[in-house]
Amino acid sequence: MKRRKIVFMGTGPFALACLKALWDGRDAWDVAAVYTKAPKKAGRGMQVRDGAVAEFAREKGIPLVQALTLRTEEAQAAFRAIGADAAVVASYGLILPKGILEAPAFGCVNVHGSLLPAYRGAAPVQRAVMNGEKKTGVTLMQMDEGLDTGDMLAAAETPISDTDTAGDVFDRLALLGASLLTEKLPLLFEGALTPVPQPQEGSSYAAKIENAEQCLDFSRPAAELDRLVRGLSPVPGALCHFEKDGKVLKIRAARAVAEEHAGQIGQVVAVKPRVLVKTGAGTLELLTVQPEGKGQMSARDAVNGRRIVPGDRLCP
RNA sequence: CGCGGGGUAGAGCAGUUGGUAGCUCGUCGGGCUCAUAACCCGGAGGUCGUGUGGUUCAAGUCCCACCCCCGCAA
Repeated sequence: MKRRKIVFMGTGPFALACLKALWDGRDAWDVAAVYTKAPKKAGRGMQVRDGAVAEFAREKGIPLVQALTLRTEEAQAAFRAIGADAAVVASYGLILPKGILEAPAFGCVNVHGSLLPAYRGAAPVQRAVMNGEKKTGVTLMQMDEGLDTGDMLAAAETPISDTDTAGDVFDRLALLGASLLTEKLPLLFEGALTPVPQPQEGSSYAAKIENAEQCLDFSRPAAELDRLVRGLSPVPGALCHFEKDGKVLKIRAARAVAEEHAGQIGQVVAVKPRVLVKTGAGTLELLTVQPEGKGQMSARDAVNGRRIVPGDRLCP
């Protein structure tokens, strides 16, 4: 059988796992090029910094394309010139226009971090954890012009435990997605995969995380806040503010405890032996926090340094 | 040259107008207790980021240079 040419398109850490898997399986196919989103000036000091995918491609000597958009005719011509048999797309961050989608004989295959048709969109893993889903997974999908609406080629599941963070689930999905990809790709090339249209029923949309969603509203039940903290971990992280000085306190890890304490909502009702905050229903135990301008520390350390004092009120 | 916070004991912090380096926790030893993550007593542990830098009788503290960490914004 002819050796197939694959173009990989991806940007985030989820993408890196897939790219690595493709690279490790390069005996079976040719990784002809890597597309990743062009880096912008960002971060402290506004430096231009390459992403992990770009770094990997450079290290392995794979031709690298860092485009800002694929809408232009030149970009699409350049893509066609590679003569790829298929494109593999994972958290790329750019919209693929029709001219790209239709260029490869086997189309563009997306690795998506949810069990479609649920959680289409930008933040499927975080949303699943925030909503308290018991399981999620990855879906291999034949891309079309819609937002994660293409026909499904394969899927794999993983359970979500009630202590999993989005990061934990993410790591698992990356591995799952990578192995699903390398397992099913040969079948795709043989024409042995049957595309299944996504059912209408059960579809949902996982919008990207808005800034305001990072704020913990302590009038909500502790269990919900627990899920929010886990869903936002490790990035961007949940946060609240000290009422006394307005300083930010990031809550990196916390858990709901089924106790009720006297006090006001959002108030630190105890710091010893555990750091407890009263919520609308139940109590939230702070485990790991990060005061403004400081690194992560245990809630215990924050108390020792008097960064958290009993009676402090926390607000969104 | 985007804005800002910070590097002091194993950890988290304080250190006022320069004058013998402190607090909470941990740790080690002892005590109290049926018991304890509780309480009491005692001990160990610090070249105060780097510069055989500058000012000074005297620098953690003031000045200069450099290194590193972090928050925001993107």
